[in-house]
Amino acid sequence: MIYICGMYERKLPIRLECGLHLFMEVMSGKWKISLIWCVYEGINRPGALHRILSDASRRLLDQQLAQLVSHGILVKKVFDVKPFKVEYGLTPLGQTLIPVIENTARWGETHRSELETLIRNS
Amino acid sequence: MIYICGMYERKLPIRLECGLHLFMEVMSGKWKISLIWCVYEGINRPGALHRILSDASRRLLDQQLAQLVSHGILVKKVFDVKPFKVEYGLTPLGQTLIPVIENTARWGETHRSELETLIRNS
DNA sequence: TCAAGTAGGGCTAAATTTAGCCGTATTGGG
DNA sequence: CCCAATACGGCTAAATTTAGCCCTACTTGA
Repeated sequence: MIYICGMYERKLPIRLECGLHLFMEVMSGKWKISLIWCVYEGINRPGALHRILSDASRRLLDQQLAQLVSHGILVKKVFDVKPFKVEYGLTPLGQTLIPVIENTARWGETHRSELETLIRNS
Repeated sequence: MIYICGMYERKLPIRLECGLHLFMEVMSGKWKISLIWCVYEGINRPGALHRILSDASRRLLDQQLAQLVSHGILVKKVFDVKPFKVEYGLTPLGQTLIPVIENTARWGETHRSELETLIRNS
């Protein structure tokens, strides 16, 4: 692994031909779905997110929050109070994602029993 | 890497709490979006898929086709003719995926210019 | 002064996915 | 007989993502 300023230097190209690839690029990452949904519901401080998503390592949660920020889905607001605090929020672009997520999640819920069985034995 | 009968033995648990996770589980894989779309449009024989998605290695394409089959999205039809031939098709479950893909892809296309810029410099 | 809570990065290794090679078997055509 | 096309699996290594450790710096409260 080669890091440059903490960032991984990618070797294989990213494919973004169709719009779904763009969606997948933004959403893929173990905790990103949960992070976006938590922020949408108002759980928007790093500490609170760490507590709720307690199965995730802090490290990875922080990394994925940073990716969501750099992808324009979340904004990070740093308040200059003592002790300083941080809040995340959805950007306008991030808000347009919500109905898409709802629609897509509905598909999954509709077919959950079928899908769960298939995925477990794959 | 440990293989059992050619399959990878997973060590970390899969998370499927919300319907979107189910969708992501089915769709994630470098060529799966393209494969589903090709089959939907009638390019449904392994050789033809290999020729069209020529950047992909045959090996990976075959693996991802097999995963889509085991996830219940595609069916593999083996015709008992000489020389024998194979065709893939969407299952009923796979067909329900099409409008969801269209809707999600539309989101990506709508925001393509913005997203492309953000993703490139992430 | 010490512990705890705030927020966060550096680093290494494990887990997972992808790339790419080589080998199998059948059939049809030159 | 040999080559090409059909379709597919074994295997190894590279690339990428995730896990999990330790460290910094600040502030509040005991």
